[in-house]
Amino acid sequence: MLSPSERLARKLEQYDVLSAEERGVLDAIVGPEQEVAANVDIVVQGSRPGYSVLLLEGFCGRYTLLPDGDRQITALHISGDFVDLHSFLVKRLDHAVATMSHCRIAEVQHRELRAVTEKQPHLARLLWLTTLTDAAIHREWLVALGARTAPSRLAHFVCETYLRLTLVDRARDNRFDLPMTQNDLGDTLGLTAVHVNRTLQDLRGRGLLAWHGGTVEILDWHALAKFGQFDATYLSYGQEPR
Amino acid sequence: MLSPSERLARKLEQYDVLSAEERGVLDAIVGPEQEVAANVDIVVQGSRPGYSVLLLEGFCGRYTLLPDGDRQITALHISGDFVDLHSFLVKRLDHAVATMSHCRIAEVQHRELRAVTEKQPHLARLLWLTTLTDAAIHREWLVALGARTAPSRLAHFVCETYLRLTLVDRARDNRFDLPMTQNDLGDTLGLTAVHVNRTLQDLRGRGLLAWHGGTVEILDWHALAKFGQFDATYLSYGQEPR
DNA sequence: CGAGGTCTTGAAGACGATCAACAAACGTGG
DNA sequence: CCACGTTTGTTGATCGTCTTCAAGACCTCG
Repeated sequence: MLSPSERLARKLEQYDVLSAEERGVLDAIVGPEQEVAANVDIVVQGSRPGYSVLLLEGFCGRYTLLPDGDRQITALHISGDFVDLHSFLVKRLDHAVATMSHCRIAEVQHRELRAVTEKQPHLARLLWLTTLTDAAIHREWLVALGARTAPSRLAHFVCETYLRLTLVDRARDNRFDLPMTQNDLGDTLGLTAVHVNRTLQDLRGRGLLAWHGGTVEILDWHALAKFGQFDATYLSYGQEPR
Repeated sequence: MLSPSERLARKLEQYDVLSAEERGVLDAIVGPEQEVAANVDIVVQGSRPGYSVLLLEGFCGRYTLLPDGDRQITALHISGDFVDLHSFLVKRLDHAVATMSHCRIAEVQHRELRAVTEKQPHLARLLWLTTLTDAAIHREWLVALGARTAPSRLAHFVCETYLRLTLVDRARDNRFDLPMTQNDLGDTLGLTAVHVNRTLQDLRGRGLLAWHGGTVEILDWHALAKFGQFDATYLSYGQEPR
């Protein structure tokens, strides 16, 4: 099993090669592993934390709570993701992050991140890039919410999630576990739970996927990707000098 | 009138104080001013530019074009914004940026941005923060598209745009110019132009705003902000050490 | 075994889309 | 400066997607 800092190193190596020194720096700044139960807020809306949270294992959702009680999930985080790296510079958080499954996390103090920007510009650029990739995913979700139908939106979400999970060895052979209820999915896709249910039936009826007991199975990747207009360019994967 | 680098300095000073040296660096890296007509693509989808574009004056929209011809605008850019700072690290762009009015722009070479991350960590952090603010706006739009009705969504958009414009002296006294057609607004808010028209009438009928000939007038800021559930926290304005 | 969450189904209703037509505003050239 | 064509704005009627409300089945876990 990977150590906390190795998990982060693997994530950054999706984008560029790391030196031994850089790996050492990561090892020095990532805090000890912690266990967190499912459905716990690990980042609180409106707070000013002194550290950022690295997700080592499990699933988390960033969400905004509206005055009328509605919840919009704006990001899904998986193993290796910094769930609130932006709190380092943004200071006051406009949203919360909750675990959606049992999770393992580690903290990185903001003063350490600051030191990285002072002494490890290449690492800093890679960390910056992870936040840019988050933003690219946001844009893709905006396109989905603004311009795609419910079935296409769901198909796109499944493709994106599968691909992200494969890169951290949490999905393969067109299958992956996803601990989200249909209600969670609705809050993500801007639909009601009832309509998510019917949309799933639609995709099942088209022979595109199966989904039972927290396990998603993609029956026809090519068709699903086409149906969801999925193009992975926006995820920026691939090592190159950054 | 501000010089190109001064315009950028003003933008960054929304977040923290700049030193004279930092201003000098900005002055050295920002290219000469260029004029661009309205409705011109200044960033091309799928390209790998060697520089990022700083918008000095005018309005631009980031947009994604779908296979079926639909267009989703994912960001509105105004004076002082870097419209594609992320291309510095993302390399291949998943979207395009077009002018929506006559604009003045300046280029900054990626090698200069890289040098900033090597030698000017504080400046680099502020540039990073501008991309984080972009992401925060994306999240807010996600909330709007996923969880708000058309009138509330439009109200929120007007509040956000007004506030951003005031900070660069392009709006005041509850009025501002916005060169967007109802079709553009529809592509931004995930609505048809027809429905944008009716939604505008709804807001006018509520006495919240007036909108004629490219000029928006907010008749009741407090009521509009409440109606659109607008809370400016996510824009991160305010100088503090970053 | 019971309780609460989750999934599923049905029926009715609302919000926004679509289609179509016309009016108003704008820019361009004569 | 007016004529004209094109873009933008406006209105009406109809349609479809998704919501809402309600109820029942299933499932998991104490």
